[in-house]
Amino acid sequence: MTEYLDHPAADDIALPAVLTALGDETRLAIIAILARNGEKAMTCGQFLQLGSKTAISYHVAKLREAGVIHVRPDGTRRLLTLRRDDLDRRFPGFLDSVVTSATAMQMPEALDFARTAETAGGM
Amino acid sequence: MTEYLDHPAADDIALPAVLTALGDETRLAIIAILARNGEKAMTCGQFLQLGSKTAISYHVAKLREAGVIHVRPDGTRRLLTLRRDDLDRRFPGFLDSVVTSATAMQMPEALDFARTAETAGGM
DNA sequence: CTCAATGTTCAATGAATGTTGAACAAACGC
DNA sequence: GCGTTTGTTCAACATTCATTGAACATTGAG
Repeated sequence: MTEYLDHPAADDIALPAVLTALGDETRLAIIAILARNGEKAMTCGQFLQLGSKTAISYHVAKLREAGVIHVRPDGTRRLLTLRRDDLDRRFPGFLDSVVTSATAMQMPEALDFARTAETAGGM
Repeated sequence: MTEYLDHPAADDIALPAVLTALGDETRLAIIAILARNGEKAMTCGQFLQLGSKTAISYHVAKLREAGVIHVRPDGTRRLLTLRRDDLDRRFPGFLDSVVTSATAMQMPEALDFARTAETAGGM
């Protein structure tokens, strides 16, 4: 049983909720980094550069409740993944356009961090 | 001189601001109806079905400040148009995906209204 | 000028948002 | 066991948000 946390069903993902979830710099950075990381899951700890432990926990919960990411407990960690397929099916083209634009945005710190994370992660 | 109201320059349109602006049911309905209306401008009054006069004025200002729509005074009215080209250039594919998903959404009232407006408008 | 139509501005209000720090919980390593 | 790591929960707080109603401004019609 790896389903501890509440996630909306794919069909219940609502566009306004997704837009609201992504309408925050921190959360947009999170999904941009997640997308950039491919299919590999990431942990909350890898985003501490974007804010405090509490803040990241808060934003991750928002993204999860909106249906943007999936969060799976793994020991003391949480493994975060983008819900690409669900989002693509429900809002075709949306995620790609957002991720592309968000990545193209100048977020040097976030990108530096992503590079650091993938190097240091050693995964 | 038809430029009375403040609009962000195309290059200053920010993704988080746009996402936040669209992350509201009323504003999402406004742009869905605008998009459905083609290139034709619409007035605030045509959205009164979505809320009070004051509320529409508020939401229209939000959309304008975020760079999503252009507002041009015309007598006592305001003519609203989507900033399609600017948005497409800045966030390729984004507007279309949002409009498509928002239109596909079940917003029967809004669509009924749009139909009423275009029939009654007599334009 | 007078009146009606279309929107804006203002103050007030209640709700939601995002942040912080302290305390807590759960899993892992020794 | 004990301590460390990882993340959550809680209360508090300041800020922003969305709505309302009243008043106002501007344009157009007569």
